Amino acid sequence: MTTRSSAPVRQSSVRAHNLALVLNTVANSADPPSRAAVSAATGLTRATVSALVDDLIAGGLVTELDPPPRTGAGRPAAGLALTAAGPAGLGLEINVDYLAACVVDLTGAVRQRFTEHADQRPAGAAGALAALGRLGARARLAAEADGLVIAGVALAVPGLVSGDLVRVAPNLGWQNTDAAALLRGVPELADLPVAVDNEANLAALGELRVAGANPDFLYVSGEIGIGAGVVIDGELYRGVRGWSGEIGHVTVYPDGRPCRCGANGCLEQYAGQEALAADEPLAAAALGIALSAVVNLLDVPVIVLGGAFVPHFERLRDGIEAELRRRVLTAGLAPVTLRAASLGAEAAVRGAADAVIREVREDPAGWLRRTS
Amino acid sequence: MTTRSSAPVRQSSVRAHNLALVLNTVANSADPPSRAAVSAATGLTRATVSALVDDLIAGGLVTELDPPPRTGAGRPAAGLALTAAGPAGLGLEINVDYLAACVVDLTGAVRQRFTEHADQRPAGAAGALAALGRLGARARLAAEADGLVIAGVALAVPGLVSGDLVRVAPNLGWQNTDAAALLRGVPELADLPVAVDNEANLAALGELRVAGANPDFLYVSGEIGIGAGVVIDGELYRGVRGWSGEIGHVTVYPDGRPCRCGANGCLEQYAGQEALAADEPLAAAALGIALSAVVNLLDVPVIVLGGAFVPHFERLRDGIEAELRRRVLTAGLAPVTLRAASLGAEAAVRGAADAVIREVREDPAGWLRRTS
DNA sequence: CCAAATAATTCAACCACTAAACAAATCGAC
DNA sequence: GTCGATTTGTTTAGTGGTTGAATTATTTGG
Repeated sequence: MTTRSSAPVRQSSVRAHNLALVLNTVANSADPPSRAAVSAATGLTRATVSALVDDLIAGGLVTELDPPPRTGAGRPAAGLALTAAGPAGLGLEINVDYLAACVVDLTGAVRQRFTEHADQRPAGAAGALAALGRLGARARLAAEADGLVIAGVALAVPGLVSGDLVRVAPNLGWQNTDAAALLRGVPELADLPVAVDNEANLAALGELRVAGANPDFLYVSGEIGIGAGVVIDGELYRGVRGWSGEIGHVTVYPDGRPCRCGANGCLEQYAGQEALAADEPLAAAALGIALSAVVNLLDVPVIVLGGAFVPHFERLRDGIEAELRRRVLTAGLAPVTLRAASLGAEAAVRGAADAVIREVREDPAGWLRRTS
Repeated sequence: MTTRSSAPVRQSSVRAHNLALVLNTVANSADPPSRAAVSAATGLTRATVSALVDDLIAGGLVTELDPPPRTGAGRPAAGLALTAAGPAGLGLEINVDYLAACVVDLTGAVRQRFTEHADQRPAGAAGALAALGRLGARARLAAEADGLVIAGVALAVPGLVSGDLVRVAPNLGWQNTDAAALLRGVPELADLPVAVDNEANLAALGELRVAGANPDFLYVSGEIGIGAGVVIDGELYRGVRGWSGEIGHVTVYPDGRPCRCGANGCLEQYAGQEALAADEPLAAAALGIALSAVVNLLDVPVIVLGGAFVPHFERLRDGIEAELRRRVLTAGLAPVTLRAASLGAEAAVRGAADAVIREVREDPAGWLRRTS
């Protein structure tokens, strides 16, 4: 949790921070930890941890495990774990040829998943989002039957997003669409807070969740277009206006093929879905050149290729790595790791659902206020 | 101030944060504010502000102005301002053909400046840093005669830095040099904490200080090599290992001129100091292509050209802007602002000195602990 | 069955902030 | 000039949250 530097801090902020600290310690422990273990891990006293855990249990975020995990001598510890039947996130995704909905609980487990394959362009923004909202409503109903409480909705869109507004989604043909408002038009979702974000950003979060270990990487999403999400220290870097990661339009060959964006030689023309399908020989080199730029500029140690790149990964790998070795200034000091994503097409929906519960996990105090 | 999410927060952290909040409010006010004004600006009560200000005054960071600023009815307010005779930062810079030292006080004013022009390569790292240390010692002595207390040293180096270690400084011919240790070898500086950072990063901070208003920009430094510093929300983005901003080695023409880094077509070959001096016609286009990549990836709204680019700015401007319009995907939604730096060659030293006092301003509690 | 060990809770003390009352210092009106 | 209005700054009691030490709870092993 980060505290805005321009805001005053009171004791309640201390509690809010420490609640998050305890919750995340419970979440990230390999085995269900005791209060004493949480105390040792966080540096808070056992007294404080007990008080905080009481709040978290009362708020339904943490549960005491029933069969206390076996230990040595002494009073047996009560194992703590995130509640599976607590708040959950509803992730929604719209793309050119499908709709998807997904519910993830506090523990990160996928509890519901729905998909509908169909071309979304004819329906227009209003029609497509209404259909997606209905799909989301089904997912919500099924999740609530399982005892979950949907905390919010996050929507993944293949386009440039400012707040709730989709400024441009070229492949869908959308412009200045208030996606959150259209989604809330579906009565079953009207009561939920809605966040809209770029598909690649959310897919990067999805990958972060499952790949876990490495909190610094660039996720490259190959859909119809190519986008990227930058994850630094476990946080998404969104850019000043939320338009970061447009790697698809990084120039690779200055006088190369014309792109539909109006420029020449964009990466998308050499490594987009069509180029990949056509077994384009330049794809690996083009990716390598663009990715080298990213590493030179951002110093990210790991690159994850996702979406449509996954099935082509082995074919592309050597070519990309050769360019990285040649063009990344620091390649000699520390090699760049390249790997295929663990999640396939479902990365963005999962990441969206995950983004919702991330907020609960980062600010449990806010959730407790909401529910009390 | 940012609170690490993995650390517990206690009441003392609250005080530390609020001390910084008050100090920065005083620093950023146009006119010397009263305690009441600080209270209104921060949201803290007047009682709390009074207590915090007492600490800051006792620690020599803030002073009550003598002639109380005229107001209307009511008890006259005591104006608060940063102490000019308090902690100060010592900035040092080494580059291929000069050494520089600079002292900046809490208010941001330059209090001392020393420069020595000479080729630094023959002396080697130890010799050059000893000379720089002596220059710094002179600056320190002069500053202390003015009543300043040097809080620390920051060293700007044209190369890749990890912690105190200069991994590679190609133009100086350095490799794996413990610059901080060598600098502390000068007895007059041995008691000071030393930070080492990349020259472009620190120059970006220098520019941030003087240009003030815009907290999001990319600073491009044209020295012998080309580097860049990314400032987002007033903070330097250093990358995972501190190697961000190597824009000089972004590929512009994949099969272009060979670069001394081993790759082909690096920006540095088309817009480096020699290319600029030779009135290279490709410089603007090359810069435009590389900068477009930065904006597409990072979504920075402002680009500042510094160092050797400043005298050539008007000649380059149109060419760069044309490429930005063409190649930045979001150029239609929000234009990219391009401007010349306000500081010239002294940006890095000033930024270095500034980086030291930035730390004091961001963590006044730490400074108070040190001095008490 | 008791000692040792470990887990969790209780309670007094402390620290930092808030809110409200109070003291200080000026202006303007009569 | 003196007095009320006004604004600044301080004082004081109260509250929320953490600490540390003492206490209670529950097990294992001799």
